[in-house]
Order: sequence, then structure tokens, then C-alpha cells
Amino acid sequence: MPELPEVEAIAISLRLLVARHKIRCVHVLHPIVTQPQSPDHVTRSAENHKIQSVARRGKYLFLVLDRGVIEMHFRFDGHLIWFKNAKDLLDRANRKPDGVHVDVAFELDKGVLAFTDNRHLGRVHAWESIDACLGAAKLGIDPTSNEFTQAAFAELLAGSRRPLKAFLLDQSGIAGIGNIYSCEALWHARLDPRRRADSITSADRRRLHKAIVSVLRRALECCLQPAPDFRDPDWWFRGIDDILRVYNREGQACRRDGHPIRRLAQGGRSTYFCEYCQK
DNA sequence: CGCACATCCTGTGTGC
DNA sequence: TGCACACAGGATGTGC
Repeated sequence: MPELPEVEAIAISLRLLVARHKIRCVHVLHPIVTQPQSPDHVTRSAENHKIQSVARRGKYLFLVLDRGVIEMHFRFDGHLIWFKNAKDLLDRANRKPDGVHVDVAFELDKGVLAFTDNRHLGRVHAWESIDACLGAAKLGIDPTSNEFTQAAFAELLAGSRRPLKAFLLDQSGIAGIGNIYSCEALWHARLDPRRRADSITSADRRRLHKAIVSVLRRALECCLQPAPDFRDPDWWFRGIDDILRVYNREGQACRRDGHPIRRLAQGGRSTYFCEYCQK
């Protein structure tokens, strides 16, 4: 589920918790999560290595170790949970009927960081460096960085014949935007998600650039208020629905003109928009 | 090359 | 209530 703002909020909170701590031991409880890498590869790469820092690239999260990195990607349902110690983990993890689902656990001296994903689409991998991570290497510009200039954005738009919605979801152009914030940015910019990327005017482009930046910044503020609390097994971002204007609001009145929000399928994903004010 | 589509999984909500 | 089905905030490989 998480897009750039959620992963960034996780990175910020996790950094405070784990930076400069050593990984004593790794438990891969559901090996599917390390595929196509072997559980042993991930375990050996992490054990007895110190976490120097936590980094984000697009929607990828990295534990940067004194040697190598651990990549985590949450896809739809992945998230992180904190356990007090190994005993706490054994007592509560994967115990039916209502234990906490855990796929991979990293035991530190001060507690246990667990990656969990019921749906098992998320992944935990080990690489020699962030740049060696195949997925991260293909990522485009980070829209929260100063590389995301009008000029760079204009060049990307001009080079794509795809609908704006598909253009924004393409991680190799701009990295970190997902289904929610692409819909939101297009609404704020008053642009039809079906418009071809190379068809928009410079005024359109400036509005969309501004909308992307402000939507992501607003979402990050929301994700940090309150900040993620990994100790609570039920934690998740709250209050985000309140700042959304179109996502998951089919049939509701558009906040600008009162017309009903429509849903349509684009590339197998749902797009929400107002066809009266988004042109 | 660009693009549409199926696929990987499991849980939840909806309508009959 | 039980059941079938649609759908889910993502990325990748396939075939056209």
C-alpha cells in the first residue's frame, strides 16, 4: 500500500530506532518473501552487520549496513512491526488464532524488527549496495528532490505518449507516486487522467508539477502526525482518507464543482477523477 | 521500443 | 449465514 510519503515516514521513524545498531540474528519465517534470493543469502548478508542508516529510493526502503544493504519493498500490504526481544517475537509471532504475522525478523541488541506481509507480495532482499538493487536502479527522478525541476518534468512529459495516469505510475520516469497520489495530483492540477502526457501545455505542466509536490508534501505531514509506532502491532497511517479529494470517492461530490467523482479502469487499476473539472 | 495484459498472493467487502 | 466474485495504495515478465 505505501507510496513515497508512507515509505519516507517509515524511513524517518525507523532511522531513529535502528541506526547504529547491530543485527545479531535473522529469522526468515516465510521464505517466499526473499524470493528469488535464498533465505540464507539474506541471513548471511545481514547477520553481524551494523545498520549505518536507513534510506529510501522511490518506494524502496533500505537498511544501509556497514557492508551491503537490506532492501525492503512493501508492495500492497507489507509493513514493519517491532518486538521487545526474541522471546516477545516467539510468543506472539505466527501463533494462531490471533498472533502477529511475521515473515522476516531482524534481531538487534535492543529489540526485533519484523517485516510482515499477509499477502506475500512484498520482498526483502540483500545487495552489495543500493545501486546494485535491480529495482532501485531503474527508478527515475525523486519528486521530492531538487532534481524534479520544471525542465526535467517537461522533458519526461514530452517523451511519453501514454495517458497521464500511466505516466505518473511509471517508476522509471518519476519514482514514488502510486495509484492514490497520481489520482490526487491530477485532480489538484485539473487534468484528465486520460490526456496524453505529450499533449499538455506548459501551463498544465506547471500546475501538475506543483500539484505533485504539494500532494506528496501534505501526505508526508499527515504520515508523520502521528509518526509510525512500530511497537503497536496494529499501527498504520491514519487520517489520510481525510486529505484525499478523489481517491476511493466514487459517486461523491467533487469538492470543486459538486459533480460526482467517477471511477474508471486504466491499465487494470482504478482511476478516480471528476470529468467536469479535469480537462 | 512502447504498451496492454497476466501474474504473483491473501484478505475483505459486496451482493445474491 | 454461506457463498461467489470483485477488488486491493505494486512491480515484473510476456507477447504483440
